[in-house]
Parts: sequence; C-alpha cells; structure tokens
Amino acid sequence: MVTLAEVAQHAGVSASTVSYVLSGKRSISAATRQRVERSIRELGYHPNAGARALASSRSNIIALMIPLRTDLYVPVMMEIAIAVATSARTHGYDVLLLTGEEGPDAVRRVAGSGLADGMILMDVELDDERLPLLRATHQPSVLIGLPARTAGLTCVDLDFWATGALCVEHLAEQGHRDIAVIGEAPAVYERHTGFAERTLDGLRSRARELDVRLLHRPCQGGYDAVAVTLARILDERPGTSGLVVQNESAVEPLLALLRQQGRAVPEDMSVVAICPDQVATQSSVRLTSVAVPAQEMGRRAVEHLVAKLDGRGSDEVVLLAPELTVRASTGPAPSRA
Amino acid sequence: MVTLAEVAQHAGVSASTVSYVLSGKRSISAATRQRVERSIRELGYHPNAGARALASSRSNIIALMIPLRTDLYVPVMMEIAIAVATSARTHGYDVLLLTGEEGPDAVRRVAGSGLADGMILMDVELDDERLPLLRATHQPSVLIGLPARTAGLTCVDLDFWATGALCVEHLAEQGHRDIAVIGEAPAVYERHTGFAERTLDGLRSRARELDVRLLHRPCQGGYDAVAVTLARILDERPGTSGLVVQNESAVEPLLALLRQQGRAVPEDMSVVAICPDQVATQSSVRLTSVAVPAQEMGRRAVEHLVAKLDGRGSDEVVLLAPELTVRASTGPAPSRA
DNA sequence: AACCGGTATCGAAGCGCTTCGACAGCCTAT
DNA sequence: ATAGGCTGTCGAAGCGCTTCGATACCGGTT
Repeated sequence: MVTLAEVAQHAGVSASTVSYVLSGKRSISAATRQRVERSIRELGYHPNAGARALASSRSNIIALMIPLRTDLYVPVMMEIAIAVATSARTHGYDVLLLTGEEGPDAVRRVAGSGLADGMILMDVELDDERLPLLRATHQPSVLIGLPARTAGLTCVDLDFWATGALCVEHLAEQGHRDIAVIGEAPAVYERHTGFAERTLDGLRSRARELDVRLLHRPCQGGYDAVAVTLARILDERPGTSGLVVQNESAVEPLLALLRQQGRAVPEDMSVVAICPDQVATQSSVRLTSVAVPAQEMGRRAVEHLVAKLDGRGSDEVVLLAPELTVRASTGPAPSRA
Repeated sequence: MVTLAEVAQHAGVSASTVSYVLSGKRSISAATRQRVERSIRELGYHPNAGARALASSRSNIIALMIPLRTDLYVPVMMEIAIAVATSARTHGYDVLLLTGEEGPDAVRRVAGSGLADGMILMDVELDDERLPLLRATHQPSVLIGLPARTAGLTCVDLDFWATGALCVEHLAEQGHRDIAVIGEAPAVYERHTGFAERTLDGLRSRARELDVRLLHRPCQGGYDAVAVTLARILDERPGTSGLVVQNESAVEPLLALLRQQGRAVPEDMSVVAICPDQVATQSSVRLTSVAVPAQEMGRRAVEHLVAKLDGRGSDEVVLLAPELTVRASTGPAPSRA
C-alpha cells in the first residue's frame, strides 16, 4: 500500500502538505499542488480509510437500515436503497447496509463504534423502538417514513395521508359511492407501520367528507389471498365500484381475478393503485395510480443527512406531495340499476 | 466516546490486557477477564472502528457490489443482498453497499483504501471488466455468477446450464416436442450475462439430445412485451405446447394472456418457470419451477469469502444443483390432432 | 528601515487500537 | 535446589492520517 508519507517524499514535500492538497483546507501554491497530484497519480495512492477515520473522527460512511422482511414492498425498498447508495456517492459517502435483524442494537453499535457518521432508517413504525436511542445518542439520522412523534427527528416520506385522500377524491369525482381498499398485509398494520395507517386515515377522512362508503381489508399478496379478499369485499358490499390497492403484489392477481369474473376494468370496476410507476405501467391494464417516489425519497434522505453532517440543516419533516396519474383503470361509476 | 484506555483504567489493568480480553489472542485469567468485561459493560464501551482498522489493517467490512439497474430480477437481488448482510453479521462483518455505477473504479477504491477486507460481486458478465482488476489487486473476492474464465476466482452460482437442461427434460418427459423459451430482456443477453447464456446453452443442448424443437425469444418484462413475444412464438410455432419462462416479471402477464386466449394451463400449455419459490407459489397458477436459491447463494458467498479472509479456503467454483418442483402448471402434452 | 498581514510550508502531536517482546511469578522435572 | 517451561500481564511502538501551531518568505505600508 502506498502511504501519504511516500507520496510526500516522491513529491519532495512534507506529509501535511499532501494532506492539505487532498483536503483543500489550506491554500497550496499551484506548483506544489500539481507536483503532489502528479505523484499521487504516478504512485496510485489511495488514502487509507481507517487512518483517515481515526484522525478525523469521520468515516464518510452512512448506515442504511433496511427491513429484514423480504415479503413486503420489495421493489420500493430496493429502489430506495439504490438511490441512497448512488446519491451518497455523489456526496463522497459510502453506504453500510444494516438489516433490521439487529434492531436497536445496530444503532448502538454504529453510534458507539464510529463506523458510520450518520444513519438512514427505513420501515419506521409509528412507535419505533429505535427512536429513543437515536435521540439519546444524538446520532445524526434521517428516517424514511413517519413515526408518531417527530420532535427532534428529520423525516422524509410521501404524504400518505394526502395520498389516501387523493385516491378517494378521484373515485368520488367519477361518481363512485362505494369504495373498497385492498390494503397491505395484516402484519403491516399490526406493526403499526406509519405509511399504512396514514394512508388509511386519509382514505377514511376524505370518504367521510365526500359521503362515500369505504371498506378496508388488509390483504396478503399473492393470488389466493387476493381472491379471498376480493370475494369477501364483493360479498359484503356488492355495490362496490371502486377499488384502491396498496400492495404491489396484489395488483396483478386482482386484475386477473376481475377479468376472470367478467368484470371489466374500468367499465364495471375502477382501480386505483398506490405503487411505483413501473408497476402501474407494466400491468395488464395501465393503472391509474399514485406513484411512490422511491428514488426521490432516497435522494432527499441523503441530502438531508449530509446537510446535518455538514452542520447545515435542521430537524424537519419533509412530506412529498402525492401525484395521481390517470391511466386506463378508472372511469365513471356504472349507473345504478 | 469511551476508549480502551478508560476501560483499562476502570478495571485496573493495562490497555493491552483489555485488548486481549476482547480479541482472545492471549490467555487471560478468569478473574481479570471478568473484571474487564464488567468495566466494558458499565462504561458502555464500543471499540472504535477506525482505530481498529488502522492498527489491525482489517476493517471487518465486506463490500457487496449490486447492479445499478433496478429493472432486472429485483427480488432475487434483494434477497441475495439481505442474505449477504445477515450472514456477514454472523461472522462479525458488516456490509458496504456499492452500486455498479462506479464500475471497476469501485474495485480500485475499495482495494486501495482498505475500506473493505474483501468483496462480493453480483451480476457478473461473461467477460466482466472488473475481473482483471480483481486478479491484479489480489483483492479477496467471491463472485455470485459465473464468468467465462474462472481461473483464480471463487464463484457461487446456481448451475444454470443444468437448470436449462432440467426444464427441457421435464417437458420432454411429458411428451412435449415443441418448446419455446421466454427469456430475459434483450439487454441481458447483450451484456453477456453469464446465467442467461448458460441457461440457454443448457436448454439447447438437452433439446438437441432429446430431439425437441426449441425456440428462444428474449422478452422485456411487463404485459405488453409478453403479449408481443407470445404472439410471435405462437405464430412461428403454432404447435408449441411447453413454455419455459426465465423472467420473473413475465410470469403473471403470461398466465393472464394464456387465460385470456382460452389456453388452459396445463391442459393446452405447460409452463415451467425459473424463479424464486415465492413467485412460483404466489402466482395465479402454482408454477412448476426451478427455484433460484437466492438466500443460499448469498450465504455461501459470504462463507467462502470469510474462509478466504481467514486464510482457509481456496479458489473454487460452487455450482448449486437445480431442483425442479412439479406444481400445477405442467402436464402431459395435448395429443396431436 | 522597521513593521505588518498574507500566503505557503513544515514538524510534531495525537487519534484509539493491536501486537510484539519482556518479564514476573509459579509449577514441574530433574 | 535449580533450570526450564507456562501463564498472565505490562509497556511501548507504530498503524497512516489530520490538524494545530510555528516559521519563513513575500510585497506593501509607514
């Protein structure tokens, strides 16, 4: 391994000069800078990460805690993770991948060891057990998701309340008076995952305001589970003419089932999905949907964290405004017989 | 931050003694060990990662390079990534997430800076540009996937050649003589991704041996693309009675299309998928499939890398034997009219 | 001519840990 | 009784970097 000292010797300057060339923290004459840069190139020098971290107490690493469960909204998670990794690099940071497995201990470990300079948490529950630790350790952090109490925290998320409201509005405008929600898996609600509950709140509030009947049913992904859920919904509310789906893995099965039952989309049944655009445009019917802006969430989270690490930036809740794109899966409610 | 020295003082021993308690590299009397451990607990000590890395030239970090593209076989990637992160932790390693974006430079950066002790590469192309660097830098590494030349490399992968062969065998046994393959997106073949080409080789070889006609068509995921591909296939080979699908995102669209066209699965058309079990069991027809053992691949990759880092283990190619599970999507070929 | 404020560079200390050699004490074998 | 071998502990060096004075030199003031 080539060291700073070797570069310094090769360039005929002191080690500190090389360091200042690298960091730009003191002015260096153009001549010296060029000589040093040349030596760096010729020797193929790379600063040693450990030494740097020790001396500067900065690791230039961001920890990203992703949920362990691989069964839930996976593509969204992946997209966020990749967006985080990519934009972290543009700010000079690397990303350490932590799975939820360790739980709060991971926070302790990372904060205690100086492994990472800050962390980004995904899959935040309303009353997440990692939060007290985060506040206590003063670990710079950004949440993707919104817990119940946000005091002293920075959060980035889609405004799921508004998302729910928007879905109902769109269907109500088209004359639908009986709407059903095919939600996330029961486990998601049991864990009090913020986004699921807030979506539901938004749906219900607006439904009440617009005098629309709303039925909510959690639903595991997969064909069979969707079949059961749909049957129950239609049994309980035969007049249902609008569906809101918040579970990527329920989308295709649902469309298949409706087709099979001879219910045309959107003539007999309108469907609004909450999912990434990719899912909405690749499905068998182009879905009217509210996009989950995974990439932007990842990017924003990194930007806020970096701002904090630079001493800029403050605690703040960033809610991205939902956008509903009308595609081919929604239309006027069928006239009542 | 609590330091080693403070722990040592608190326990009334020297710093090196604490270090040896932690690492177990020298024998320590039970009494001393307990005193030290107690101090560690009471003070809430966590070793500083940077200092440790500097002194020991080991970071206890494994770099994982995942593909940047989020359009391809995402759930598999995610599952592997999580398996890697999880099993790395059981060996005392953390995982650094690199996206393909930086390409070969990432290898240089990581190797040069001592950021990670070794790396795991995913999405390996047959003639991957990262490989020469890997060999040159003697960076301990494991590939998930199989390049053209494996000399001096450790690789873990599903035996895709055998997988292809197995699919053909199964269909041939059931009397199918005309088989079509709905493959990965064209881009995947253009990049010469190992697994796609090897699957195809396996399919073709066995088809030739068993005197089965085989038609291969790459296919982007999504409903429309599958519709086009399927139409072309049936146009070109109307007698096709067996399909092999190697593209997760083509599975549901395909089933929907077949249903729509009045082709019953498996009575009129048998379908074999190459996909994770979860996809095969959650689809509208339970699919006969060869599982992609994502978790095992991740776990094995970590184990081999850790073995290398410990000085055990050697270059080796590990091909996992494919297993075909018969479910409801394959059956005897329809008798020829 | 003495002085000042910049600018460019150097030297040295120190970040918190690992690890090597030294050594004190003790037990066993002769 | 003495040499030899263990076991358990300590001290010090050093990993490669950052960063804080200190210093030397420059041109421009008074």
